[in-house]
Amino acid sequence: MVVSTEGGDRAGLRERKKQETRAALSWAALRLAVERGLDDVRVEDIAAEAGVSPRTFNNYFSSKGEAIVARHVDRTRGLAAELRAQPASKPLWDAITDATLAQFQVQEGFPVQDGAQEGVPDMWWVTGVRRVLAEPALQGEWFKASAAAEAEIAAAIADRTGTDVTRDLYPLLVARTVGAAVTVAMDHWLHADSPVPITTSLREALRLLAAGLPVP
Amino acid sequence: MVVSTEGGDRAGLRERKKQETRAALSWAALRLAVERGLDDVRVEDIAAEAGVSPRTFNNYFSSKGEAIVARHVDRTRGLAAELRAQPASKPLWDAITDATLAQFQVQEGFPVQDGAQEGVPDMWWVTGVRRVLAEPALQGEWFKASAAAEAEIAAAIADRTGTDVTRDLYPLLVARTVGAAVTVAMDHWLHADSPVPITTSLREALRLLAAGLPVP
DNA sequence: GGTCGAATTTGCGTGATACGCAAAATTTCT
DNA sequence: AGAAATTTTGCGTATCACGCAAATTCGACC
Repeated sequence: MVVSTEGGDRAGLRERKKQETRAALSWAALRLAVERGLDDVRVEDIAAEAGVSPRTFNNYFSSKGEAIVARHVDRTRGLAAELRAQPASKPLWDAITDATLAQFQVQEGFPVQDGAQEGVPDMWWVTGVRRVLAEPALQGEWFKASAAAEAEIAAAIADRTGTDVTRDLYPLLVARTVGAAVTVAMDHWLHADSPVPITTSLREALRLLAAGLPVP
Repeated sequence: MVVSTEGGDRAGLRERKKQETRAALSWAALRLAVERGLDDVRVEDIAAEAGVSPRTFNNYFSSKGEAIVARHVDRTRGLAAELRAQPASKPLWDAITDATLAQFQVQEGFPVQDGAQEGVPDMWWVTGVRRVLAEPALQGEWFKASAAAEAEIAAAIADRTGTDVTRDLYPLLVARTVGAAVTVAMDHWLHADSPVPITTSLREALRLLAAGLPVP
């Protein structure tokens, strides 16, 4: 048995397996929903795809929607971590912008059609995700997940600015606002006719925020 | 029993009855949830309370949560209307602030304990609503409802600023941002120990937004 | 005032889901 | 290896959302 070689998996095999199962379930949920449409996917199918029992699915997620947006949650959690990793000397809004953009540099796991460029999601996938996320049933899950992640971002902002999450409006307001920028940019990206890189919209949105949203 | 909320019912009795039923269901859902806790309320109970069949409930709302937050949706819809009613000469952020605050002046229908002052919701009610809204199952509905209403606000902003909802980031970004301010202010109001009026937090949040969220 | 057409309510049936509970299986600790 | 802790699993149950078609209610027009 090999002792931890690299990044310390402090908790060992058990925790790792749990994360793997979680990821497998979330990924399977999204993939199946893109393929068949959300309500032609049964929890049973997702569980089978991930190699666990249907009952186990509900040990991880309490609904299909929750499973699908779980990946988004993790990414946004990453934003909080990235923000904390930014040098303290960098101005807040620069740090926020850089941390946010960093999250969208790596598109881990996107299926790529044979021969397509790595890192450039193909049309089939983008269209499918678009359709799935447009589902009203998922909107709630999406925003709920965002809100949860934004709480972590708020904590990071509070630390960085010396404010208090429970006493001051500032940190949560900034976090929610940044979340809004991400969602709006993603909205535009999903609905745009032309394939504008999402980072462009994102930069623009954050710039507008930091400028006080002046009337154009 | 239930007093109609609007004046000009162009379409006559039919439409009026529909609105009354909708309001009665939404109100019953909230009241029962505050009394017993969300998951000790059955759709059947809500329907009975409103005097319709259980099946009819689902003709209006597709879940308990949707019914409960419906009142919030209506109020936020009112914000869009209020914004359109603001004089065109008023600067955008002043108009937004005034329209938003106007929504919170009228606390229609809050139950008041015998002998309590009109317009001042009693502790029992506030605490109950707090508990209900804290329910994770409602968070999603809340944000989903907010997002829907914010789409209308975005349209109003687009009209006022001569921008295009589908082409420009601006209107939706502002709308979502205002929505964030409302939610954050309400968060503080719900969780605050001392009964600070919500309008204070609201003003503060909107002021911060228009100022570009400078680090305090 | 009476009658027809449209919208709404209602009852019923179906497919699906979330979750409590306790037994079985798997991992960790000593 | 053996015990303890954690996770998976199967099963049963209470809900729930929604399609469908019949019954009821409403509005308009003669």
